[in-house]
Amino acid sequence: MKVTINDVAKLAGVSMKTVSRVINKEPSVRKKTYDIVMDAVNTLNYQPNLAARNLAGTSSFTVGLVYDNPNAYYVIDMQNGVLSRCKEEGYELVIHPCNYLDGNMEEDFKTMIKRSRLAGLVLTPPLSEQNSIIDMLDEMGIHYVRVLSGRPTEEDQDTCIYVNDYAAAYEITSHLLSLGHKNIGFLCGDKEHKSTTERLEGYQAALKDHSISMNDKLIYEGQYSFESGVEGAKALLGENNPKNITALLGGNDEMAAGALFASRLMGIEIPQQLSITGFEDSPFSRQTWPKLTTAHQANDVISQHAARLLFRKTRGARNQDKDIITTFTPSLVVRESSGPTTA
Amino acid sequence: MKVTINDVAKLAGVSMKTVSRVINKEPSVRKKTYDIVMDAVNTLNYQPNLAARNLAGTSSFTVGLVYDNPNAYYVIDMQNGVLSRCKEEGYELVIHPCNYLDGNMEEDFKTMIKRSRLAGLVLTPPLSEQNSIIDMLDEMGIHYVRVLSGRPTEEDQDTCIYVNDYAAAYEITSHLLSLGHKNIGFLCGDKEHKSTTERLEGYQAALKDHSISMNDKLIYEGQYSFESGVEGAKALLGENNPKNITALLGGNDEMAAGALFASRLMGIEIPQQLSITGFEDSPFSRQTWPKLTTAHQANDVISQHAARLLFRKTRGARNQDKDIITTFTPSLVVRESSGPTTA
DNA sequence: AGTTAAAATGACAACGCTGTCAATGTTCTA
DNA sequence: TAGAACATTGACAGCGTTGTCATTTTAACT
Repeated sequence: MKVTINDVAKLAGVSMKTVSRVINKEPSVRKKTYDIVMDAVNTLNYQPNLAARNLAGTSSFTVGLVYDNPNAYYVIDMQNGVLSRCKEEGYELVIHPCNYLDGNMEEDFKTMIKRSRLAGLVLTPPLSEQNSIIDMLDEMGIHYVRVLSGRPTEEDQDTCIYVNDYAAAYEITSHLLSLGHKNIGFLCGDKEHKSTTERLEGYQAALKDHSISMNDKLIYEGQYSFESGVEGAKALLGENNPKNITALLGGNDEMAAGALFASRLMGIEIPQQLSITGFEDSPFSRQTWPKLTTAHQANDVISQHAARLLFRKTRGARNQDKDIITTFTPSLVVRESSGPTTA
Repeated sequence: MKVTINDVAKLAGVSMKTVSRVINKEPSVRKKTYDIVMDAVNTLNYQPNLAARNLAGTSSFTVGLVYDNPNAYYVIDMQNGVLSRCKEEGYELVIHPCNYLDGNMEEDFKTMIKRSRLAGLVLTPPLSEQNSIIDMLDEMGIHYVRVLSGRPTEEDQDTCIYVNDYAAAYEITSHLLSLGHKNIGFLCGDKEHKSTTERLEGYQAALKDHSISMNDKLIYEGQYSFESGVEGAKALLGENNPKNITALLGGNDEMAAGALFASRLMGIEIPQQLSITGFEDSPFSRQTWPKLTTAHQANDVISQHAARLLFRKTRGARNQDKDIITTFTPSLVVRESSGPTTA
């Protein structure tokens, strides 16, 4: 019933240790031996016992995914991405939702790490942006990979995955500009999030490159929520749209959906009278009417690469995965909520 | 740095085994000994090593959560519920998203179980309704707890958690009836889901109890999606609402949101001309306008109880948790999308 | 072929805990 | 108060791997 490394060794006619070498892809195993062992592994359908591996080895086969993000779609995507890599590499995933405001995060982390000695952590925003947490992990000597909103820097290439929201916002804004829009409003999230400033800067850069003067009155700061999207649209468009806004950039899909809603309440036709765009391409953006033009962010792919990066750090020399992408730029998806100016 | 059971034993002046007994809450440890050991545990901040426990013991400290559900909100809630119990009891959670249509589910399960010998599984719908899977698990001798839509039965009291959708649908329908509605449409999900038939039956029972004759023409079968909600509303309301429908029951929030949307397109005022209700109380239902009247389903609480039930089964005599609720009835939440008939 | 360095393999002790079973304490009975 | 019955504790092996280090095999030289 239960197949152990010994059974495999016996069948293959080698020592336990050699089987161990094979399943760990250690070098210095003759090709022929490798094949014999793999045959035995397959015929017996052997699965190394994770608990034993974690107990005996110096490195662990468990990674943690840490998040403090209210967006269920995002979290699920990140989980699935990391999970798919874990499966392939024989790792186990421990998910760790947390609440940064709780305060006792340090204790929490320590407990988690003691319980199941972890190979490392994947940190997602906004936690990944928190320097106090990074410092803590450095101090504790724990491997980690951060998924961050931002543009790549020289350092941190082997510890960060960047989501270039700046470039994506630039692209969305350019899209609207090319449709003839001149007065483009921006419904941004809270400034605590790095993504907010990145997206804002991308928006501003695009305007600048098209020689359109900035106007702070066109920027509304919300909280990445549906409600704040509603409020933002109302605030910017006011009564009779005095600022003559013809397009609204949502900080994310939720805010865009809120804006869509508010517009409809105000009797504004989308996209005939107003273009609205989202960000993230969450399932949400397809359940609005009209469907949202947005920036697609491949969260599952991003998290897969985060996992690979972590594995590379963890296993050092044994794993020289070279095809890891560390910068992702969300790409424009044009749907029905944006169109040419009719003015 | 790393505290082991031996360190605790030494500090407490007892044997390793006694410490083990204490942390496992085994009986036959003198109160005084227990306290001494616990003091040592606390001063050293000892965390038992999960890998060692899983390796040495006959029972495991890892549970699996299995799901094949596209609803991210639902999945996250279930995860969090199970996770919170796991934390308290010192268990570890392995999440296992899967695709029933993939077919190789059996292999998948076996691999998971071999890798980390599991204490048991929590199964969520629709997988939990699949007899082939249940049979498979029985055959493999794996503990499990099922979360199911349905009304409690005599048997299966110690292996199932029921979500009484029947009663909830009855309540929602009664709510609409009491508002004066007579012609109530139903946008149900696909019949593959047990929840669909349960909700449908609850709806029908309420009508019957109010002596309102059934009319199959008022029932539209969709797929629990936004789009099918749109389609359903269009189909039922048609041109000029020939069936004189004044209320629409959505099979879930998404469908209700779709119906809301379709209604607006058709120029129907909600709730003045038409009441619409949802089901599940997902965040979704608060991001529509008007907000949806719906049935609140405490998924995190439900999954907590599922976890407790599983622990009870797993640990047998050691854990006699008696306060486990095995039947949950979603409760009516009245918001703005439902109102009295104005006819 | 004979030597030597390098590559491939194996023996065996850990890893930190739990299960078994034997040993000791304690309480109760007569 | 002796003895039985029961409650409490401890010694030690073993769970299935990996790390260390010794041993054997192969390849690479004179």
